[in-house]
Amino acid sequence: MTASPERRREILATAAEVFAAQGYNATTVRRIADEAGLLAGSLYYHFDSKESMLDEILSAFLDELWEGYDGVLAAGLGPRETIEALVTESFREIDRHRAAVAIYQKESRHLAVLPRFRYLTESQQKFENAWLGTLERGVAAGAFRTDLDIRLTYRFVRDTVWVAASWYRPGGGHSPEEIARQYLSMVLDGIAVRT
Amino acid sequence: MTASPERRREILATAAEVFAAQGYNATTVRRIADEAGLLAGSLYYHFDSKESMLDEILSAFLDELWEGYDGVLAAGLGPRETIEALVTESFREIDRHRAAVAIYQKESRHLAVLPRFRYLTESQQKFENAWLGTLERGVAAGAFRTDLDIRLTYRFVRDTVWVAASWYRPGGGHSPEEIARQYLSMVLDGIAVRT
Amino acid sequence: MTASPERRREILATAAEVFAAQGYNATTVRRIADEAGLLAGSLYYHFDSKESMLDEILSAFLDELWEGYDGVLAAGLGPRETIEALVTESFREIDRHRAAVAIYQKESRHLAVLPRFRYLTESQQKFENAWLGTLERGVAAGAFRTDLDIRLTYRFVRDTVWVAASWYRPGGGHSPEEIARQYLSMVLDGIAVRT
Amino acid sequence: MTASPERRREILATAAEVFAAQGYNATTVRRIADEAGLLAGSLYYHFDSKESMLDEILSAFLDELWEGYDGVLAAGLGPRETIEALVTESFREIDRHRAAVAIYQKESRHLAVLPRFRYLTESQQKFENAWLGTLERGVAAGAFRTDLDIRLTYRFVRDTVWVAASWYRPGGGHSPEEIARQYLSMVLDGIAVRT
DNA sequence: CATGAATGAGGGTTCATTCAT
DNA sequence: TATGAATGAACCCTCATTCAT
Repeated sequence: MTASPERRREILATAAEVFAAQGYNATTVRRIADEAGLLAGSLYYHFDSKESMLDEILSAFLDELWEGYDGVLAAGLGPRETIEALVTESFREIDRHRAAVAIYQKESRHLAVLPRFRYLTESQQKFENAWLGTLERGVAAGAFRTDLDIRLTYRFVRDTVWVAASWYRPGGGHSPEEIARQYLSMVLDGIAVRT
Repeated sequence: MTASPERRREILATAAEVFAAQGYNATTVRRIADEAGLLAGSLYYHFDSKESMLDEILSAFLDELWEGYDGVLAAGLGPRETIEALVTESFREIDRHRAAVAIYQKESRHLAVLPRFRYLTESQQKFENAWLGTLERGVAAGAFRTDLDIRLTYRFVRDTVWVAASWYRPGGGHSPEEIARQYLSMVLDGIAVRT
Repeated sequence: MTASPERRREILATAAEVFAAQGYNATTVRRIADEAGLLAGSLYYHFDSKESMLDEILSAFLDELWEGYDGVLAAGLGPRETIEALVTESFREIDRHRAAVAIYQKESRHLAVLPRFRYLTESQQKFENAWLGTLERGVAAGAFRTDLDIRLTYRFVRDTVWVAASWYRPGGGHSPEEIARQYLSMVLDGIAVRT
Repeated sequence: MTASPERRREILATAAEVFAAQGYNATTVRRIADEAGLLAGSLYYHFDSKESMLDEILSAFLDELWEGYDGVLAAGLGPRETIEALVTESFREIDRHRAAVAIYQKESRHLAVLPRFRYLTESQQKFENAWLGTLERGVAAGAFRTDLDIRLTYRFVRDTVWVAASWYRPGGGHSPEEIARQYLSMVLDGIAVRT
């Protein structure tokens, strides 16, 4: 007796979980249906295609991500505080959209060539602008080290944060904020003892 | 059967490249054949199956990786120097086996359940022992910070290094050793300016 | 069951139009429903099946056709006048049941094998008897040419009339009677100028 | 041991036969395969898709048709002789491409909207120009009657000829030329005895 | 060594139909 | 009367694999 949008969301969550676990291509629509408790054909009452499920999963995630990011970027914080806020926000998104993030990590590269998924490329560009810009501001402001290749630093921070989706399990030992705190501590100050 | 090991290697390299670019499942055996300049059916003169190509690619990579790692671990270095050597060695492997590393990143999780690929799990276990053990030694020896969750640190370092395979292009601006140096600098000392 | 014969007729007319335009097989029950302003499932309150809609459309048309034909054949006209009356009646039916006629043209052949549609074969037999008989009477009576293969003549007249359903649009430039007149003129006297 | 283009032609001929008998949409690719003596999947070694089989069938037919028509139209005949030659050529094409003609009759209307089959519309336009133009020339030259609606005449002649494909069986009682002769006689001079 | 043709399992999708509400 | 959701069979097509040549 689940109202329609409810059922949609259920199915979509199931699909996201399976996509994340097995990869999009390796996931059969029958598997999703099994897991969601209906027959494969019935999925098409709710969705146009397997691809459109993927689309909905990814764009819902990105929409929410940018809502968070835009808030941070609009807050007028200093570079270090901005980085801290972005990392924290990222871990919150990982917490809420773990499956979507994992899918994004694995599939975005080859999806980006499809017209339908062009927004992935756009999002990635915005993403790079935001992070790289903040790092550059930080270097100029004397907050971040000047002796590092800035693009390398960008990739380092970016990957470091997002790969966490591959092992993160919500409800595990650490809250997203706690993980963010530790990650930030490592990224900013290193793991070595200062001498 | 293997009349010409040269041709085999060529085909395998091609396959690795395509697997890395498109994902294993999304890669058709015909695509590999096209790229290698023969017909799909002809691949089966050289290899038993698509899976066995993958197998060969991954195990060749892991064999070489462990040759390098075992050398480092047997050298009796201190914890910090061990970490430095492992990271450097890792980037060298990324340089030499970029495609294999990318495949490993993307596919190892779901492959691990197949009997044929059990060695992936074993390798991963050895890997964890080596890195986690070194980190723990380092904490005990006062080389690494004591205020961090050690497993989190482990994942941080591990991911940080290997994801690089997703963007690294051999012959680009930086040598593996140079990248390793900068990564180590970030991981050990952080990206923030010390105050 | 048939609470509202009005709605039935509406839906049936819609179905006929769509069948005629797209072909029976290519027409989805959803398309009919869309066009009729209800949901696909709701059609089944009014009709047993897609096939039964088709059945009703075709048999309604044939019933009316035979009502007209039987009147003509019972009138005791001479062969030429009978042909003229049959052709005129045929164009009137095309005018009234354009969609049904078009469907009949396209689908009757493969439908005829189904038990449910055996009446199509029977009707076609009666049809042939009526036309061929009249032509033969006409040849014997000296009204029609004796140098033509009579079956060829039959097919010629038959097809010539009924294919018109494929381009005829009610409310166009010509009334059915006017078209019948011109067709008869061509069929009976030819399009060449007499020398 | 049939050479490749041979096998293609075989399969294509089979497909044409089945399409003509059952309609394109109602024909399953498995049926074609059965009839051709291979498995459904194997068809795709030879053809891209069911649609591309249809395409090849229709365009091969139209190519040959226009070869014949263009020869006739280039011959500089008078209007009556042109019509005679076109009709004769048409029956020859029906004889050689009976299945293709039947398919064309049944399917061209809804295919024409697909970009891939735009050539159907173009061909139909050329066709109309050729026939209608010749009829108009004939009317002007006093060869054809002036009291008939010229478009009606065009449709009459056109349909009259091509519908024959629906009942024509090669190797039957009449050669294409003989059928053409009788049809022309009826079309030009009518079936009534001259009084 | 390689080709060309085929196999057969399975994948995404469509669609007539059912039925509780 | 109509809806919304689901069913299940069938469809077109893909692809790893085989094998005679």
